[in-house]
Amino acid sequence: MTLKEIEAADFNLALTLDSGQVFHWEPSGTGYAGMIADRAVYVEQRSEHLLVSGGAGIAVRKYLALDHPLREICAGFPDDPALNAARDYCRGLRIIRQPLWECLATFITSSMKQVAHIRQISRALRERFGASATVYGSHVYAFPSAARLAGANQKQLRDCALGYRAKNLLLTARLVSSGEAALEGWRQLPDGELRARLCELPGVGPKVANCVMLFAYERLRAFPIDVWIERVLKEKYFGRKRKITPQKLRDFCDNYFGEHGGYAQQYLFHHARRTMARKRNAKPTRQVPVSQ
DNA sequence: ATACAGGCTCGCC
DNA sequence: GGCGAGCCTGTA
Repeated sequence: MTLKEIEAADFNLALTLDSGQVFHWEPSGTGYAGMIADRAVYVEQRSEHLLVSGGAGIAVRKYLALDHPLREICAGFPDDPALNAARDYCRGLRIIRQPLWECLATFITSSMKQVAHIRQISRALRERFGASATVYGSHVYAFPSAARLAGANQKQLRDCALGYRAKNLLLTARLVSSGEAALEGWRQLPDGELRARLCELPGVGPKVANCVMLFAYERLRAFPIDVWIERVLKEKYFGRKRKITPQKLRDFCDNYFGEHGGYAQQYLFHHARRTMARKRNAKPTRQVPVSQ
């Protein structure tokens, strides 16, 4: 398998693939192996370039949103201490373009779950229902189609550790595979209508809808509010003590962060997750024993 | 061990 | 039409 070089300025692959927007890329050698839709891909970073497995260059460039004018997007953020710190910390992080169904299904399974577990669920669904392929020495699996999951039963999904989410995923898979929920057709809807349609799907509320809008529909204004970002916003923009209603918070996010609010959200989110998580692990439990 | 996670839904008021 | 409890399961 030959690797081909493509240009990737203002980009950080590791940061992008491990910032909580996508959950299936596995470390492989000095890079990552995974799937872009039905194509098995290996990709690794060499400073301002990416090395990509045969023929996948164009697909990778689109998937990783290397065409986003990242410098301008970041320069357009509001000028405040929280965002300035996050922008500095997350240099090169891009909001990627995921396949619609895969992204929707994954975020339906994400509710009340930590990243590690979302990854496990994604892998279980892929291994059990997805087509497999080999790339650059790694075995990878495609995310199963809506039709494939619609044909499964609830127990099979529960066996993938979905719990109560199994029912929602199954119902939504049926709506999508029957065409009643025309995910591709919804691309042309304005933000508000798209969000309303998504929220009609079982297991999809405002948070999941905004994630799908941001990570799959390229709505860079969409601003998902989860417990992490809520913590950050209250602390950095409202002061811990002050009480604020969810609606006020929502209005603030939609107005303050502007047309690339989703990018701002992702930067604030990832910065907070990394720095707060580190505090929690300040006393490492897995010390490497010193051999005599 | 036992809270508690990157929410949604339904039932209750 | 707002509020709170319940839902499954792995991780910390």
